[in-house]
Parts: sequence; C-alpha cells; structure tokens
Amino acid sequence: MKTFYATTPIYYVNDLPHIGHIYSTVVTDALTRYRRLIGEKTRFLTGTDEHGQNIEKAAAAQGIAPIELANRVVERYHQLYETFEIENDDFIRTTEPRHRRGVEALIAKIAAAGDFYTARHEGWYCSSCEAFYTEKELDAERRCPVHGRPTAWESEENVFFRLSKYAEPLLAHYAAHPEFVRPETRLAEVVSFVRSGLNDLSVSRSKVKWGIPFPGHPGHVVYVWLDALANYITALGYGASDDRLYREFWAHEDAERVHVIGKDILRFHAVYWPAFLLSAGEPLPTTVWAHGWWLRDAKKVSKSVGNIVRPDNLVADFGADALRYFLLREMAFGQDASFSDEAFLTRYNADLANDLGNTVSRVASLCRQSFGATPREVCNDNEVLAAFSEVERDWRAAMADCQFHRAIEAVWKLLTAVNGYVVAKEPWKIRKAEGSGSDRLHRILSAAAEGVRLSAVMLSPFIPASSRRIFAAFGLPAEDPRPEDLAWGRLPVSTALAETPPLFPRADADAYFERKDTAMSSNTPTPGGEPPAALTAPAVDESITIDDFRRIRLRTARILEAERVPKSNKLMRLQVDVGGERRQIVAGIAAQYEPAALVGRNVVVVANLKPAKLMGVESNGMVLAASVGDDGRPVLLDVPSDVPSGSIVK
RNA sequence: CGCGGGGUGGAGCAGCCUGGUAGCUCGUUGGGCUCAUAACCCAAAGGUCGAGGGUUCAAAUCCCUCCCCCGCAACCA
Repeated sequence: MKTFYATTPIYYVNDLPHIGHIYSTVVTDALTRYRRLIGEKTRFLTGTDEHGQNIEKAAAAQGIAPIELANRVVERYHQLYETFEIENDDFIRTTEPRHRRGVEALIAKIAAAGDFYTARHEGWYCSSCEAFYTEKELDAERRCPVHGRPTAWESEENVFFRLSKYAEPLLAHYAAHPEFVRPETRLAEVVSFVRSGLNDLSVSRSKVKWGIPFPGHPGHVVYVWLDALANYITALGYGASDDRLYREFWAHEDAERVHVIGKDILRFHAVYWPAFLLSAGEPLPTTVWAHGWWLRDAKKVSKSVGNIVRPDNLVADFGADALRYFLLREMAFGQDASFSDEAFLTRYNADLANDLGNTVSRVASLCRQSFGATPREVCNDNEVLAAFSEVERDWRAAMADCQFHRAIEAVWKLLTAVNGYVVAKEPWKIRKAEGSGSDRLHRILSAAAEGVRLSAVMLSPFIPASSRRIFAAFGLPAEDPRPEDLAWGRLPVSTALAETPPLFPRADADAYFERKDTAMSSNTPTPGGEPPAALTAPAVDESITIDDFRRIRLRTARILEAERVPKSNKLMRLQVDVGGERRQIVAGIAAQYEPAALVGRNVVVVANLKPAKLMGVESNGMVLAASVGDDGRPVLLDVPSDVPSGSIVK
C-alpha cells in the first residue's frame, strides 16, 4: 500500500518558536491532511533538536540543566501545536532513548561500510557555530565569518565520514531523480555544490559534552547534524526491535518520504543526509522540499513597538485558522514572501470574511429562510457541479506539487461560481413567487450548498477548524472530512439548520491598527486576553541600578577632525578631544553627515568603551546620537559650545 | 566580483524551467442585486514586462552586458 511520510525540521530548543517554525509546521500539516483526505495512509513527524554546545551554554546561563531548558521549550511547542491544530503523529526529541538507539544503529551501519576514519582535526574553532574555519575564511582578527566572534585554535582527534566518496553517487541520484530537491532552482544549487567537490566531514566532537556519546570513541559526542538528521528514521523505530513503522513508511517501495525544510538547511538535507543513508544502505527520502523565508516588510512596518502587530496578537484576535490561511495563501511555496499586518488584514477581510464567510452565511441563510433545513434533494446537473469538477482537478494538481497558494486559489473559483450562480438564479425571487415548496428552489439551493460544502472539504487541510464549522452550518457533523466526502452529492437532505454566527467577522483595519497602537503604547494588556504563551518571549527585567549606570563614563568631547572611512558606507573616522586627551572614534554617521560639518562640534561620548576595530580602523569610544525614524537615522547630540571638553555627563 | 532574493498596470504578486493572445488579488470607475458579514455579481479603465544588445519567423520567457532595490554578512561600538 502506498504510504506518505512527511516531516518538519526538528527545531533547535535554543530558540523559542517564531513565524518560520510555525510556517514549516503548518505547511507540513496541510500537506499531510491533504494526503489523508485523498485517501493515502499518512504519517507526520516533527520534534526538537536538543543537543549541542549552544544548548549547554544557554542552559548554564540560566542556571538549569540542558534537559530542563529543552523541556521548557518543548512545552511551548506543544502549546503552539494545540493552538494551530497541528496533527502530528509523533514528536521526537533527540534526547530520547529511542533516538539515541537509532543513531547508534545508523552509525554502526556506516562504520560497517568502512566510511569512518579517525584523524586529527585542527583549525580555528567558533564555539557559536560549532565549526572549524580555515585561516582564509576568517578576518584579520580571526573572527568567525558568521558571528564575528573570536575563534580559538583547537586541535582534536575526530571521527570523519567519507563524504567525498559519495559525490558521484549523489550526482547520479540527482540526475535520476530530479524530484529529489524541489523547487528546481534549489536542486541546481545542490548539484553545483556537490560538483565543486566534497570534503570528508568531521562527525564527532570532543569539546561538546551535551550530545550522544560516539560509539567506540570515549569522550566524543556525535556531531549535531548526524545526530539531528537521523531523527527522521529513529522516530520510525529504526534500529529498534519493533521497526514496523520504519518498514512501512520508509523502507518500502511504495513509501513516499518528504522532508519539508527551510532553504537555509538545504545542504544538510540534500547532501549530508542522503550520503549518510547511502553509506548505511538505507533508502533516501523521495523529496526534500525547501521553502522560502518570511521577510518583514521594512518599509511599511515601523520598528518602534507601537506599529508592529505580532503574530500572537493576530492569533488572539482572528484565530489560528486565519494565520494558517494567510501563511499558506500569501507565500508562493518555495519562494520568499513578506509578512505584513496590512497584507494580513487585507487577506482576512477580502478572502475569509467577504468571500468564504459571507458565502457560507449567505447560502446557509437562504436555506434556513426557505426551508428551515437543507434542500430535500441534491441536484446533479448545474453550473456549480461543472465548476467543481474543474476546480477539484486544479486543486489536486496544485497540491501534488505543493503549490498551496494555487490550490487555495482554485477553491476560491468554486466560491465565485457559487456566488455567481446564486446571483444568476435569484432564489429569493423564486421563493417569493413560487413558495418554499418549489422544486426549482430546492435544486438551486442544493447546488449552492453543495458547492459550499465541497469548498470546505477542499479547504480542510488549510483551515480545519473553519471547515468543521462550515459542515456544522449545513447540518453535518463537525468533523474532519473523509475521502468519500470529496464527491458531489454528500449534502444531507432535509436536515434542520440552526443559525450560526459569522465564521470570520469583518475587521475594521483602521480601527484595528489604532487600537493596537494604544494598547501597546499605554502598555495595557490586549483586550482579547493574554496572547498564546507559545509565541511570547519570556519577560526580562531590563531595569539597571544606579551603580550599573555609573560604570558608563560619559564625557563631552570636541570633534577635531573627521573623514570618511574608505570603502565604507556608514563609517566616519573622528579625532576628538576629551579634556585634553586626543582619541580616535569611529561612528556610523557617514551617510547623514558631511565631514566638514562635524569639525568643531561638541558631542557626548562613551569614554570607557572597550576599543574595537571597524573596517580595520580602531575606535576608542562611541559618539552618542539619537536614533530617529523607522530607519534609525542617527542625529548627533549637541552640547553647548561653552561646556569644556572632557566634562562628566551623568 | 561577499552570499542570496527581486525589478511585470496605482499597490502586492503569478507567469520565466518547457518562447507564440500578459494573468491574479487588492484598489479605482460605471452598472446590477438586495438573499448575505456595507458583503455578492457583471463590465471598464490602467502595463515601453528595469535598460541595452543578441538568438529566433516570434522573447516577460533563452543568451550577454549594464542599472537599480531589498535581506543577510561585512561597517551602524
């Protein structure tokens, strides 16, 4: 039997859930719900990645054990999944014994294939990346290119995986299975990366303690990615005595295996992971689907807190389905999209309130007013039925290619067809002219109602809770639909209908933003109650004591010289006089100020800031400036010219 | 040559791989309907598809060059 297995990435517990995590999870949920709806046997896995030095450190900083930190974040995820009705079949945590056992089994197989060897690994190590860098990759200060943090020379005996051996087999696999990476542009990236040559991969760490001990190498733990990627099969019982799920959903010729990921972790999923599996002699995933990123529309959204409406507020005010809908509809799956509150409100009102919600209430209320029930028969010959056949075909085609936005668009065509049909047939006039016993009236309203019901069926993977409410509005049980419900003519006949509240009450966008403004700036709680805890960062007490403040030495200073730092957009090199002492300060004001206009100005500087190099220029302090407007444009603070330089500011 | 994404009617986007009437949503204008959440339906206006060159019978789409914008990073100490 054909089976379908979908996974999200496992989320690093270093970070609280955000829009990106929600998106990956909602997408995978929608995909799995769809496959189940068309009659496939599905399984949906998500979970958390809990090992690594970063977790170790974050936990230490909070004075708790790593597992305790993980437990807290996992709890957030569970709350989040409940809010969004995520129907995962399993939730794996890499700290679970079943995972460790599976990783050990995978490592045993790779070892048996002769693909591990030990060697000395030396290099400049960044503890934030948990990665080594070559001299070339670092700057003059030997700082890590990712974090800009200092690296340290480390030398350790490591286990290496013969990744280089799999370059050719991987390329052969990509060529034979163009669907292995989607969208296609991403496959091209992967191919070019592998063509450029693969280095063997260090897969053990001795610096890290918080991880799975590497079998046969005391003092070493398994490299986080080898550990993490294995979750996709360890959760199926790989390496356990009962591995039925693994055989059914992974190692089966009719098993489809899809990893939904963000494009930032493509390399790990499309190169390392299949190489591990090839080595172990296990089947590869069918498809790695790399989606784009949600960008924040910087132009329109103010960075000051007042104007930002966060997703948790949106959920509190409009419901999780509204956000699910927005995420799936707004992003062309695979590409980047931007998230803005204006776009959300527009989608909400135009699509959910006006089209979907209004159509449901329009048709339901026509039935209720005419018969107090659903029509007494189902009409099998009408324009809505014709539209449905076409829409269902488009919907399936779009979903087969994970084009959620197109699938949704298709369903909207059916809603438009229903509305057009109702306008053309004018059932309210028929009721007046012929009464509620009219055959014509029953047939017309049955066609309209059946169109709405089928829209709800096709939308159920995306907005499950709303679909159930629509079913209830038409006298059906408020349950997720089953494959047989995806056919014309399943509307119950002559079933009493009760009045139902609007599905998506129309929102007044202007009032909404205004209210949010006030709520935020006056620091009062949101009227809708507490936002879901899962989306809220823990409160931090940001007050400092007077002693903290005294540690900052603020002084007035006079600018003696100013010149732009070569090849820099923002940096200005200043020579200032601080009470007789001359020092060089670099400031990010070159875009706003002309050097000549700065000379002779009196400013405030932080005199005891640790020196730093910016674009290779040393800076011994910081010039204070107000941050103005959305883009934080710096405006220097002026000091009256009669204040002597070097005066204390407090 | 830092990495990546993008430039398509007023706004936001799809189409580009697999050349052949430029499509969707919002907005605007006019009309229709009054069952429905001031919702719905119909129609119209509005585009040198960033610029230039090339390939071709034919280019938004393929090739080359250039310009501009946005993330991230480098540089906001």
